[in-house]
Amino acid sequence: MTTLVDVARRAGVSKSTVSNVVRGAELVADATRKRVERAIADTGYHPNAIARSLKVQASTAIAIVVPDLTNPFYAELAVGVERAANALGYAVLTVHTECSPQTECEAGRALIGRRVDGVIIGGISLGSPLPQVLLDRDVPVLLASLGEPEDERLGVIDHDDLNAMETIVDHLHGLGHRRMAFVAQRFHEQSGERRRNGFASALARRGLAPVALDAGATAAVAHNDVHAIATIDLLERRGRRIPEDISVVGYDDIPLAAHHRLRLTTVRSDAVEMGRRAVELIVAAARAGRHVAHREIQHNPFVLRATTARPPS
Amino acid sequence: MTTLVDVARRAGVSKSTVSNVVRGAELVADATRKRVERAIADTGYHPNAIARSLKVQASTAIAIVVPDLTNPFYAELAVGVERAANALGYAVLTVHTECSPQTECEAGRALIGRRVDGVIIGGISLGSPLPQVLLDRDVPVLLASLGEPEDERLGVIDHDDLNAMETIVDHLHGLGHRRMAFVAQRFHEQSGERRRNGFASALARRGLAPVALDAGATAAVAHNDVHAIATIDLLERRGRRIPEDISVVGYDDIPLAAHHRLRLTTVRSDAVEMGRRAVELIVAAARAGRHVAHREIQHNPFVLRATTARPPS
DNA sequence: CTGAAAGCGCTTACAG
DNA sequence: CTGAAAGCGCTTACAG
Repeated sequence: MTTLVDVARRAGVSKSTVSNVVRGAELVADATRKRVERAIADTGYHPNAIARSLKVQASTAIAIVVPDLTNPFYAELAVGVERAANALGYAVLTVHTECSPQTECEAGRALIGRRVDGVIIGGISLGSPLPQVLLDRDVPVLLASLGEPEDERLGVIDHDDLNAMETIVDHLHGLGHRRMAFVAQRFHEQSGERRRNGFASALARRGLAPVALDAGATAAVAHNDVHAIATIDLLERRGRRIPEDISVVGYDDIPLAAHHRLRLTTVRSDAVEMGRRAVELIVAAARAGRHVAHREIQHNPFVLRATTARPPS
Repeated sequence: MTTLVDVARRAGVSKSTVSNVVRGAELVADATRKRVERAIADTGYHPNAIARSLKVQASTAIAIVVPDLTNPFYAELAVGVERAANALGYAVLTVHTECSPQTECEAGRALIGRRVDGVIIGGISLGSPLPQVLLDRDVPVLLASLGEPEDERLGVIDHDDLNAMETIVDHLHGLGHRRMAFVAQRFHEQSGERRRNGFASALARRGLAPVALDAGATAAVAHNDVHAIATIDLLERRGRRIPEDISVVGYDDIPLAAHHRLRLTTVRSDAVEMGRRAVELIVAAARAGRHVAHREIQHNPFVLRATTARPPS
């Protein structure tokens, strides 16, 4: 692989000069620049970003850690991150954790070792030390869609889970539901717990308490759309009709939720925008050599479709 | 950030020795090792992988490039890659191209600059120069699920598109269909064209030719499940019944295809396994300093569900 | 405008 | 068993 000295030799200049033209510094004579450019073209020189990173103490890479790449919400978050990072010249390391504390921990070590300039966390296990570990190493971290940050250094772009749950419960309660269940997937995700709590509070305000899905619930509100869709599948295979026998509501409004065969009542998350904004914030922090230390909330509009109806009388 | 010399100083040894214990070399006296380990713990030392990469001329990172992270097939491919790479200590750079030749080209430069040890391509635009560009720079590349490689240096783990299309057409033809359409998404993906051709050939063998979806087709075979599901949505919104009025078949058997509300007839791809195997092959090549230069085919079993039936009489 | 020099944080023969 | 030295490929003051 050809290096700076190869092209310097070929162009009859010093490495400093080659470096100057490669980086587009202005202080190079035109004739020299031409010679160097020809030498670069002739040799097919491609600067080694690793060497550059070592010297400038910045990797120009960020990481995104998500529990499940196959969940469209996280996939779209990753898409937003990809696009924005690409536009800024940052590479993105993706880490799919399946909410395994061990994988999270290994990822922490790997990301610190590779000196990523920042990490965007889309979801982690309950009580994960990952954010702290990173923060303490001075790597900026931003929580996207995740719950209550205890640490001031954290960046947060959050859902408004509490309002969303209030809206959902209000809708269901207005329809006449009194026995409602919260359903979540196997993972113990931070955001899952917060939604569950928001759901319980909204019920409590109406003098109700959550019931289990199998304990005669007439409505199920799911942690997210993927789980809502799985719940519909489960219920219908058992012969329950939706929404006639039981109402189901999701969270995220993934593209599929609008499908003619599903028509899922849900709440919208703009995952792509969340990813874009996350990159914006984390890169700004990284470049300034500080933490993000900023939080903002995304509103989650209610999307009424066809999986909710009055409870059976 | 503490470095090797910091811990060496603290432990009263040379950097060589610290390096030896960090890398787990055997030739270190127990007492020395203890001192060094304490110094590492005290200082919170984390080796700088960038410096290591520069020295050993290997990044221990691979890339996966996919057209669309929100397509469950690619998401699962990425999951397979993530798991296997993680187990081997490799980081994975994800590139989401949307089949844009420009994005592909930029990605090529970025990946070369970052000296990734190999790249797994899950899908690219028709006629993309990306594989060649990488190969010519001596970075091993493996095509996962992609069409006919012209270059011997390439690794390939492929679908058996031709057989799959033959099976699908056989099924539809047996049901009585004679007017069948192939439907694909906007992207000009390599694999899309191959499936289209396989479909046309299978029809030709029966003396038939493809018709357009809107030209009275009684069956639509889609490039993939995502598109099949979108086609069902489109058709049903127009008031067509599936499968009574028109049959639809997909490709991939994404998890959703089995959903009670969809029950999509399709062909199975094991994307997770494909990703795992891709990493296995590319890492072996990278470590041996050679190209993958190996191809293998995955069989795609037919999955009969409920979106196909006899054509309306 | 150009080049010599130091240094980023490691690894790796090689002496001792 | 341990350490001095060279070097991976860049960038960046600093002289000239």
